[in-house]
Amino acid sequence: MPQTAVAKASISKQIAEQLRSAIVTGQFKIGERLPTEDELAQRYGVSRSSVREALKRLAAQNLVRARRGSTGGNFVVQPSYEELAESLGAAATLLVGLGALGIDEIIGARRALQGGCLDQAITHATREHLANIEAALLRQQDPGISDEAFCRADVAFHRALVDATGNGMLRFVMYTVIEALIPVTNMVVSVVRERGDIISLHRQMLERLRKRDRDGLRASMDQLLDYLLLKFEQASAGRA
Amino acid sequence: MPQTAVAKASISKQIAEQLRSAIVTGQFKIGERLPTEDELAQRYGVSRSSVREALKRLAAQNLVRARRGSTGGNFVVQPSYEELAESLGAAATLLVGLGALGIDEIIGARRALQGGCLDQAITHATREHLANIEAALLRQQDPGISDEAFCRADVAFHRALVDATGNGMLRFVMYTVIEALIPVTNMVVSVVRERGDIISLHRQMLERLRKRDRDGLRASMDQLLDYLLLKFEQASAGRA
DNA sequence: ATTTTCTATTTGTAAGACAAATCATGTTAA
DNA sequence: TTAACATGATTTGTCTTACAAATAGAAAAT
Repeated sequence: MPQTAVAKASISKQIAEQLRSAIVTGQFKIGERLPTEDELAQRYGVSRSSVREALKRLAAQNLVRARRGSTGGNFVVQPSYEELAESLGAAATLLVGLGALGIDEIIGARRALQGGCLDQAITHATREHLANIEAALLRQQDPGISDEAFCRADVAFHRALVDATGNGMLRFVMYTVIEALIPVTNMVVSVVRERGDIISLHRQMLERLRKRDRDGLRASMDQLLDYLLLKFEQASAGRA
Repeated sequence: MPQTAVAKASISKQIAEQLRSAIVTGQFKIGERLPTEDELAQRYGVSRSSVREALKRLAAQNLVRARRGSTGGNFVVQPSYEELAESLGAAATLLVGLGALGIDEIIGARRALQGGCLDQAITHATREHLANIEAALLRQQDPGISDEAFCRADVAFHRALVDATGNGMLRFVMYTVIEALIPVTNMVVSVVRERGDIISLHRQMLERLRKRDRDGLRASMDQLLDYLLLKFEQASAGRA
């Protein structure tokens, strides 16, 4: 019983894997154009359709982007933290939607992870980092902005806070958690019509970060999370 | 100048987006079969090729999986932490390969995040969790296994440790960091021929987790990370 | 010199055909 | 009766060909 080669991945998957590894190993550099689809098809000895399906797989992972026209083609793109975190956050949101992940778990994760993160921020925050955080805070303080804009500024604030750690991996990971928390913030902001609590806590956090007040900063963040969880539960209860 | 609808996303992207939202909103439940490709093509008024490219996008995100045959089709799959973390870890590895992320940043992130994580584990670890951790440790202790198997067991150990927090989001996030650390462990294990250090630290961690020794557990993990970073730098230096 | 037009190139979309896998069903043989 | 086998229907996988749409650069016209 020859067991006929168990795993038979589809061609498009194989091609995608080969291209991916070619990109990762630097055979194709960032911004560079891949060979045309016809050429790839010829080179791998498959049809253009298969190459295209492979490229779509890579495009879905933000690894390549296509442009039409005579100077067009499929280009290797620099994956950004934002985009990556966005797709991760989408995945987390999906898990929530499917009931595989609870809001309390997301907040719990944020709570568990923030401590070390804030410590790093206190150690590494530069003047520029602080300015970015303040900018987000100022945008948030504008009473004229919409709920959506307020939430966007909220995300920007927390991202800037993580940026202050100066650690790319930390940014990558925490952006995901922040992204996953967006629905919570959205709900709280739209139901509780009081923005002042959030703003004042944010201001407090910025001040304490400036003063390098480690324990104070942690306490403020904890307070913020308590507030969010409480209001969210109230909102959920009120809806049911 | 009517500005003709700025953003013209490709059809396959639009279809992918529509299907995605249909899945997220629960129109298609998990495990369910989507309409056949022909039917989707007809329903959206596009060609089957376009539908297929859209499905490949979703497949790349582990949202659907295709099976051939008369009972086959494209099925909505339950995204697992493992798969998600794997693709995230791949993204992180990519960032490392492109020089956008340093090994020290990954280890730094691990160091910053583990504290709160271990606290959670100490609070929530059940007997079953501890058994899983021990199982991974036992596999790792077997002197007969290959380097690859050793590293797999290492990953299993750290995953089990995070599982003990009982928090899905934490698992999701930390799996990513663990995944991103695999290349480091690989290199250290293959260059430093001594597995005993890692094993004894792991054993120590399990013991301290059992004793609910918070500070001790943190210290062990810090020690392990110090060890990894040191050996990794030695190995890198030796290679250069 | 500037604007317009043309042209070549490349991805995007469509349509049709066949291969390969897979299951349900019926048929035959023991 | 039961088990093995053959057949057909269904669905995804792949290939082929053709044309549409976008785009940049060259050529032509003003």
